[in-house]
Amino acid sequence: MRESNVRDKILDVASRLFYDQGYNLTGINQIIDEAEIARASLYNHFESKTELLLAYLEKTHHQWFEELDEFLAPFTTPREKLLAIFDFRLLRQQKLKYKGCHFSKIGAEASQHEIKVFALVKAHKERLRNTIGGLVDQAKHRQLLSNELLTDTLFLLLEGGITTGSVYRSSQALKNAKRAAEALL
Amino acid sequence: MRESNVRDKILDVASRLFYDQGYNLTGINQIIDEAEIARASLYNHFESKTELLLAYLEKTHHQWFEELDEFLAPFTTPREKLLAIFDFRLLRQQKLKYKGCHFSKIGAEASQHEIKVFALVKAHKERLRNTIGGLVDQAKHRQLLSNELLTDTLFLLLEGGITTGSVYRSSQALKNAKRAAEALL
DNA sequence: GTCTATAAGATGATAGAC
DNA sequence: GTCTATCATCTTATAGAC
Repeated sequence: MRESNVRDKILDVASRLFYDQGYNLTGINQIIDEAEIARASLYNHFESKTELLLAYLEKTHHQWFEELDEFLAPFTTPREKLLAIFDFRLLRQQKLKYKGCHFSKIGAEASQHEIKVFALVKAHKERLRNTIGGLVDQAKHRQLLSNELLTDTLFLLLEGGITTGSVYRSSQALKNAKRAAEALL
Repeated sequence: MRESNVRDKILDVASRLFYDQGYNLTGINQIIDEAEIARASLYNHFESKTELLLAYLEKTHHQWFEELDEFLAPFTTPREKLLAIFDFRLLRQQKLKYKGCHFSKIGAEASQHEIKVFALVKAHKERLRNTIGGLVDQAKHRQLLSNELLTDTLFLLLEGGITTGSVYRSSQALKNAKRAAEALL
């Protein structure tokens, strides 16, 4: 097995387990078992479990916006793109079996002392908010709300829709969030 | 120490630690240390750590709506009451130092196999949603959205505002959520 | 009902051989 | 770089004395 493949394998298995079971409920033992690698190999590629968590967040963040950009590309107007963000998350929500946002989950269970972890969570949310804000500024919307307020409203509808979806194991909330967005835009 | 006081002491300490540090990061050892009781005393009052978690959720759920009812009592119209829910959560958010919703946090870190835990989280959210729905039905709002859609929108604005507040350690999102609610009502 | 002592296993991480 | 063996510590939970 090539050197880099071991690292990838570890990160893949850890990513799946961190998301499915939660970070704190996933032990090093389970990761090395399912990745079929030796205990010390993990520590050869990652200094600690926390470093593995940071690598997971960075990789997921990168992929997340790559997929979003691809998904939004076919849409032309800012309004269409904004509504497509809801569709993007609806699709992901279903694909991920309503287990919620990778970053919010970690934010809810990580120790408050893990400053770097919270910085990555914040950066992820900030970037989505900025993406929405840029599109709102370009969009010719109904002016029911100011640009700043509309940006926050759309962002909060998405965030609320995802967390509520993970509680109800349903996409109903996020679908209604999109309908509300349509009424506001 | 009276028998019931021991139980209360355990539950008080556990509640604080579960919320501040997270459930999975709080060990039985820390609970018995800080409650200054014996190891076996805890298991005399609670069958397991999971039972202690369930007691924490039930107690918090009860207190939550008791405090909400008290807070809403002085307000007369449904519209005022709906907006007061935002103020209620803004006040709590500040008081709790932006650590987020007790129930969403547990929902994010609990094992998926803990069916009873998720049922309580869901019941808590469901009751808030119903409370909002009842007030929306009574309110004479602007009819920008249907009653059902307005109910969900207000609920999602609250949920999004709390989780976003815990990421940014700020009440700005929830304040904007309230302003959006005012525009929609 | 409360206590101390202890069980049996899991935790994250490291040492040293190959 | 990968391996096995092992470390010290922490985990939830129980047994048995008072």
